[in-house]
Amino acid sequence: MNSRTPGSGATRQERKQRTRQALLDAALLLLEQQSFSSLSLRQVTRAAGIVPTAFYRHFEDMDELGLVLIDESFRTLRAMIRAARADPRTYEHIIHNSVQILVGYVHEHDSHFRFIARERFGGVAVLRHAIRGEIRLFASDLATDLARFPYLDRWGTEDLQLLAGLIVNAMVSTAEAILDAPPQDPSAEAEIVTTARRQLRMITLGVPQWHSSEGHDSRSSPAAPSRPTVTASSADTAASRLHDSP
Amino acid sequence: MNSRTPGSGATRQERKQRTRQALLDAALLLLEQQSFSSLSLRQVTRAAGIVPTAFYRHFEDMDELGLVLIDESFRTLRAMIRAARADPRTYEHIIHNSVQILVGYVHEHDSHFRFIARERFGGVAVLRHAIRGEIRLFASDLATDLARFPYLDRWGTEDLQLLAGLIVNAMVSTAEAILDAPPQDPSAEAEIVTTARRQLRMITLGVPQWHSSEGHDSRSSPAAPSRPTVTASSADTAASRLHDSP
DNA sequence: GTAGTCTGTGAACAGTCGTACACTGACTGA
DNA sequence: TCAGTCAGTGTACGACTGTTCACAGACTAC
Repeated sequence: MNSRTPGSGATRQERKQRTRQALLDAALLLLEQQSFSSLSLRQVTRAAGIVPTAFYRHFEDMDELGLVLIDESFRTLRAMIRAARADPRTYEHIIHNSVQILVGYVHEHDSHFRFIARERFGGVAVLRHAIRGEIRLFASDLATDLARFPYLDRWGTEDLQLLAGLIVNAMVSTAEAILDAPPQDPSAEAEIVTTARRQLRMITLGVPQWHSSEGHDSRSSPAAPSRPTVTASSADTAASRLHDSP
Repeated sequence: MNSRTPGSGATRQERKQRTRQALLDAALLLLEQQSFSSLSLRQVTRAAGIVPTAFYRHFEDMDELGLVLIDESFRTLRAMIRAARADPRTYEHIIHNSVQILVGYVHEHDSHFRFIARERFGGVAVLRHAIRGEIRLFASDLATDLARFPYLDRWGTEDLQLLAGLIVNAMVSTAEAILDAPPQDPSAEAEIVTTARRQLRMITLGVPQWHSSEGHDSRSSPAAPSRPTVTASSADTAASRLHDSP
């Protein structure tokens, strides 16, 4: 059937796939310097080394290319999460390691992160919604992960989502800060990293204090203090579990 | 000297100022649907009802107009902060009220917030940097505000900046979430607001546990647990001060 | 009153844009 | 081998872009 010619140029499908990837790569490269809405079809094809009209052999729209880029970028993010999850030193140094992994990925896949950060609230609605959906999915995954922690395993789904959202927020802000830091200034980045770790620590410090039942209506109970009923020792222990100190 | 004609068309300066503002308003309106980098000078002048070339009578660049828009937008934000600060019910219901004020301002000055959110990581570098600077200034202001709280008044500047950064992050995320929520779905927004309040509560719950000295190098002390030395009761009291329960 | 200032006009320019269309020529499958 | 597929080419089109220049005409200052 397919007389796959292993010679010079490879099969037709492979070559098509190669130019398609060239278009994606060229777009991603250009998007480091500008936003998607100002990126023209002609710019992309020019950078990819093909004629403008050939673009339509691969994508119907620039929008379609954008969606593929989002998918590609989030595949990177998912790989990052998998790496963090696979870390054998979970529970210990978890904050330190997570931030470490984040920073590594942001550097390695700079353009993917930059693209997502830029288009998260960019002008193109379809990209915005796609990204929003992915991040939501992301927080959900983290929430299920969090459920495996002692102490947290007794939390409700809603509260775990809450905490996950908080953590994802901090992580996203950190990634964005790193992307915007002066490129060759290690001290600036170090400060961002330190801040991120401390902020995450600060968040986790609140965890043992949190009780789902009292948080559901924050403006109610004008008389009842409804303080956490957790004891000091248990709170302390639970807090230290999420901390860096082994 | 100036024979200010109070009649029909007002003075020349006033009329110039009026078309200038028309340009700004037109741009802001257009920016609800697209990003700044894709906004053309001709679009703005068309919407403002003047000829393209007249644009240069008011701004040298589109970039200059963008910077003015940022200034205008942050003036709104500063007014919001002043409103929150002026609230006599500080300390009590502070989280609830702050979120309330935020939501009100986001709705009232929708386009300002939308513009800033969109351009915070947009394609135009000069706008990005301007916004980043303003937000930093913002967190600093909040940090000084926080210093007036009991318990927090003994914190160092650095730690206050840290906490302020967390809060600003949460607020920014909340504003962005509101902007992206389905316009006429009150339940979606209510959920965002509730989430924001809970997240802020979660953050403040960590506050009493925080000790500056132990947080400065999160990967150190591999042996010493270095737990918070604060007693359970004091932590509890300090936490409740920042909470909604009066 | 008059000369001068200055906001807004209108035509024109060189570019860039997305896309339609007819085409080439190498690879494909029988 | 040979007809067919199809990635990539080249030309052409109307629309839109930022910016120039000379000009009009209402307001200003003396």
